[in-house]
Amino acid sequence: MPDQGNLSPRDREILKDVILTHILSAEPVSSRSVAKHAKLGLSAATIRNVMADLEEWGYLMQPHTSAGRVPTAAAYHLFIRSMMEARALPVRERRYIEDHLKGGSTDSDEIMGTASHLLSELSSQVGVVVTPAIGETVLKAVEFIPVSGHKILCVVVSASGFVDNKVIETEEEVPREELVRISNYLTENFAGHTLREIRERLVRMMVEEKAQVDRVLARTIELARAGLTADGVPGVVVDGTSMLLGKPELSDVARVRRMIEAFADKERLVRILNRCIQGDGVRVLIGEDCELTSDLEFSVVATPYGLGERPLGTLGIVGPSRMDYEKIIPLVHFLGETLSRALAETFAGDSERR
Amino acid sequence: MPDQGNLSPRDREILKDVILTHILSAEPVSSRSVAKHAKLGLSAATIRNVMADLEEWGYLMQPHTSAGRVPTAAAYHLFIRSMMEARALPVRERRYIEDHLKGGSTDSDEIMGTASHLLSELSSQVGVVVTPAIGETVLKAVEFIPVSGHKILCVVVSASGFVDNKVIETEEEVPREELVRISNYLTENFAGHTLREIRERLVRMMVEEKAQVDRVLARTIELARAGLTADGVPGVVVDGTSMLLGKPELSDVARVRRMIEAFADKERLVRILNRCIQGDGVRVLIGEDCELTSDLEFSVVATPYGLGERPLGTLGIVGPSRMDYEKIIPLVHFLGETLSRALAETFAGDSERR
DNA sequence: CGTTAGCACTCTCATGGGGAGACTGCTAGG
DNA sequence: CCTAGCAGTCTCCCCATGAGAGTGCTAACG
Repeated sequence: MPDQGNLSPRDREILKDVILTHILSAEPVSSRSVAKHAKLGLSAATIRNVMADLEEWGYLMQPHTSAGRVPTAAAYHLFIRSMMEARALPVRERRYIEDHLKGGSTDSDEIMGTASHLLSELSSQVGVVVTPAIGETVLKAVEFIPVSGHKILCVVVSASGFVDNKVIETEEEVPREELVRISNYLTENFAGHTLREIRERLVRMMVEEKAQVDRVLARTIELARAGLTADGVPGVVVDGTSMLLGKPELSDVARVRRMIEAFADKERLVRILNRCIQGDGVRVLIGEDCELTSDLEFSVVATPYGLGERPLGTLGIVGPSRMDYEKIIPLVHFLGETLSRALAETFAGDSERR
Repeated sequence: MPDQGNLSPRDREILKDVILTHILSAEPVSSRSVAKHAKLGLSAATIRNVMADLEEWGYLMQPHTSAGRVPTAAAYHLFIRSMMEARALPVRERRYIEDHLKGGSTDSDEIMGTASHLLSELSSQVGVVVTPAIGETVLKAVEFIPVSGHKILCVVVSASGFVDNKVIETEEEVPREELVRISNYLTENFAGHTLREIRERLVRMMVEEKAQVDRVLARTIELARAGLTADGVPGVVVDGTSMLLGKPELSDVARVRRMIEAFADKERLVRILNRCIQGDGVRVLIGEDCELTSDLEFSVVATPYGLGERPLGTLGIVGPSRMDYEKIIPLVHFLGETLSRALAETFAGDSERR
């Protein structure tokens, strides 16, 4: 099994044609069809020889003896690494994305939904967005709102525009003015840090202040502990599952079922997507790499998004390995950038106004 | 076609047996199987005569000439109205529901998800919960949190525990202290009214105060308009779609697809569920009544939930018409009551604490 | 007159053979 | 090294066949 270096230009040309044809047709590709529209001027018999080699080297396989051939995961990897020509996203689609994803008056949860929908709509695959674990986000503001007697609504706003609400209970009733003071104090002192860091500082503060019995400070710490100690489970927004149902690889119910169940298991989905968080480019997991389902040949194209250096989550698409990478990779790339920009604009860029 | 009055006790007994058998088996029911386990001591031939009558009257139908018979929507209606014996929910399940749905520290969005999941899990059908349109809810508190320059996060808390966030932009920067004052003012003056009412009052206020140029009041009105004017689209939480995939009525992909697409169309789903909001009991839409999909014989069992008299939303299950109504109707009923109670407890009952 | 046994009829579904079609692998010749 | 040709193989569709299940009808029975 030689690496790509051992493939002659002709071999590569033929493999590429098989892949492109298969992506379009979803069916095994015959030597004859390659001979027809690859402009090599070779006969089907010659192509057959080459294809037999490519099979031996692990790039192609036949579903059964007398069928055409289908690309393997290795073939797709090679294709993506050094054969494909990424097609720049059409201006219409870029604008379409930017129009829908502009930061601003909408809240970040809604933006996540929109991003997922755009991914699905423009790729005809399933769109997936992993939202940040709230514990990893940077605090922008915190506010306590009394709602009834001992119950207080705690609103945590992250710098990236995410908002988390939780109801907490206190031992004794806290007057409204004190809640305002506590909110201000915490916002001023903790803004700019992640919840994780804040939690650690709180522990230290508790130890230090244990001797003193400053009532207000004790309460502040109590509320902060209850409100800012986020469990930090990242969420995941999936859109367009029905897109896959028309595809020929999902033509029997058992497979559809496994697919639906795979998408219902959010935790595993997050785990798979987050394998793409390292590095900033688009990553592609193909076939077995992406252990979404055991038998279905699925792939994931995903990229991290975030604020500047700090990655917040991942976004991407999931679909059968046979997908239009030349379009989808630029799409995912662009969406990652646009989403990052939208999040940055939500709360950051407020110096200028149109 | 006689109404139920014309059915003799024997006819009813036989119809009931056909329905119960079909619910279990999912297959057309033969006269022979009825003869066997209905304790009427009649032969299959006699049963056949009765079943032919029942078909003529619109309660049964045959998929093809030489098959057994299947209940029609009319049969299910009759069954539910006057033949079935609702089975009280087992204590284990009641407790299970109550344990998971207790109001308290969780926020209402999470409760909705839990309710939907419980419905699905305990019925083996799809669980659906329609969340209140925020515009219809009663205001508990409103708070404006500055997040950056001209951008302000507006948090609206409803009396039933729902929280809505939106980012609004203002013409000029508003100092933090003023935001606090405005929040207090609005909460004190508007709490207890629905957002719809508040919106109307705001319009009146604007007209009245147009002459005066009280800067603070103008700002208050501006913020209230931007923050409290909710678009008011009810949400819908669906859980357990994959439950249906094992059922025999969804044995081909085309149907699965139509089903998945039907569940993806949230707006239609809300419309169908909300047809059950009138009256306070459990309502059942069967077959054509529930125009979820054109060809699939689906039913909806749903009930409104809410705070006291005021209905907030609906909750229920969706599945093939052939479902275990004797269990599912009590289940939906109990879940509606438990959810209402949980919402009431979230913010209301704070006088006692365990 | 209601009930039942018996029987012919109908329709579905699983099974298996046959043949067309599509590709491949191999071999011999250019 | 390439190609034409051909035999071999595998899938898929079609059709006939037959078993099985269930009905409708009729005639007989209490």
